[in-house]
Amino acid sequence: MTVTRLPRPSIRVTADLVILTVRSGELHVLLIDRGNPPYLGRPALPGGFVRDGETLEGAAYRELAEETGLLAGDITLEQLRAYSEPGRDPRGRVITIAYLALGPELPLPVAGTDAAAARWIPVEQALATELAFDHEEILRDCLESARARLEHTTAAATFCKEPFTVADLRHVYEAVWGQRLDPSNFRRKVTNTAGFIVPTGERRFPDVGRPAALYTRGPATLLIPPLLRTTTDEP
Amino acid sequence: MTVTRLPRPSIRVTADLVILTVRSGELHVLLIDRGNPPYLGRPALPGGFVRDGETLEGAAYRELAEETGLLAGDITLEQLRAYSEPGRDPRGRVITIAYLALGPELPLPVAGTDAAAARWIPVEQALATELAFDHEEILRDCLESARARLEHTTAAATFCKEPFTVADLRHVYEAVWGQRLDPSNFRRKVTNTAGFIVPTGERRFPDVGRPAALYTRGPATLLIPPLLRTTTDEP
DNA sequence: TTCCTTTATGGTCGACTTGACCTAAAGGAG
DNA sequence: CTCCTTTAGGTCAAGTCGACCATAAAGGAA
Repeated sequence: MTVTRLPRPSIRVTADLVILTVRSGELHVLLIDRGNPPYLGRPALPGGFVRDGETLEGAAYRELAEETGLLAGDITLEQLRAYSEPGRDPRGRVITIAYLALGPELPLPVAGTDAAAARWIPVEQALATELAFDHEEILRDCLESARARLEHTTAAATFCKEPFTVADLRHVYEAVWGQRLDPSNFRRKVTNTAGFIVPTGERRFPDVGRPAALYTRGPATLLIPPLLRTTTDEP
Repeated sequence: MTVTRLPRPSIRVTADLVILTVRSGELHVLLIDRGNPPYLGRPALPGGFVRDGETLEGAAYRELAEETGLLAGDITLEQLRAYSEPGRDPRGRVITIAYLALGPELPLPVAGTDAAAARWIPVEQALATELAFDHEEILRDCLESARARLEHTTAAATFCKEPFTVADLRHVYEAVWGQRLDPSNFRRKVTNTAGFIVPTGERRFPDVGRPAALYTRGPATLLIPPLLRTTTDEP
């Protein structure tokens, strides 16, 4: 029988991470300053090469732990898509698979081994910066994916540290979508969606204003019906 | 200055295609019979290795042309996700990026160079078959993605050969979702969505029944508001 | 204490959408 | 002409959504 010969491997594979969080009402992304050429010193998304015997998810979680100290249980990653333009990495043929992570206010990251510095940057500011590689395109795609995800899934609750109030959840939507939402209508929608949030019975007493009921994440993952943005931007 | 050394490439990359079409009211997928080990003779999704200097999209379109003779202008591919389980290919470390294509009734494919046979299989039958590699998982994921895509985009129209009737379009939804839709309500929804379909002014005279107005695809790509399935399946 | 400010919670109302169902129109077959 | 089939379009009640108003519950100021 003819033995099929595989082509020799010529493509290197990386996993890059877009880690988003809401800090003081504004959406932030985790960026590092590159500690090696190319793009030395330029801000970039965290990420790294996939090792032998490791899944893409495994590599993404490993990078996440190296950069932020977060473990798989603390946060969930979701694959976005692959980027494969032949010229995207000046060192040679490298394709990358981008992962999206949404998390509550995370600890200030410490600089890792191959990152000169890691810090939270408001996404607007990050998009105005010259990022390494094609990371600006990846970030834009991830942002649009995150915005769409809030419409159809309960992912917004993963931005909130438990327990949280309805207003906390609303602030997430407002930060990610960049638009104000009516508190009353938002509450009606969220509380009428079975399994989105479950009340704890406790209340939180803020410095000012009426105390708010506290909730935890419910079992639902899909929003049926969806919570739609009212933007009518047609590309 | 320290020169960063890249790791030696160890991972091979393929692009696999899930090409869906509607034939006589039923959703079909294009499968080949493998002409080489492993899984010799087993049905599989078309696909192949990504070449140097080629994007993933380029490889996917090249495979599409080899298997079906379709060119980039005839049909659009969309990236689904990457599959990277280390044991998914017995020949070694191979990750694949799956692409989804939706097309109108396509010509019967001819067997290509490395495919013993290529043919359209009803998806239900394909899922009941033992497919090569992890192609059953890929097919299931693509099906769910296609179903969701019909809700939020105008992709269903790409299943229809132009010009088409509203009933043609409805049959696509019924085949992909596997459920009957009310013709009257479907028409109201579709014609009220600006840019989904545009009338040609012509009519089609079937063997039986009232003639139907003919349409072509409109400029819209997103369905706002979406055309939702009424299934309430909670995972 | 009595306001006043602030935020949470809840209700109302009209516009719109949706699903179920009905009626008419337009062809061909007998 | 009368059936039969399919398209085209209308009706109606139930539900949803956005805009807006009203009240509740806290702390602080007068």
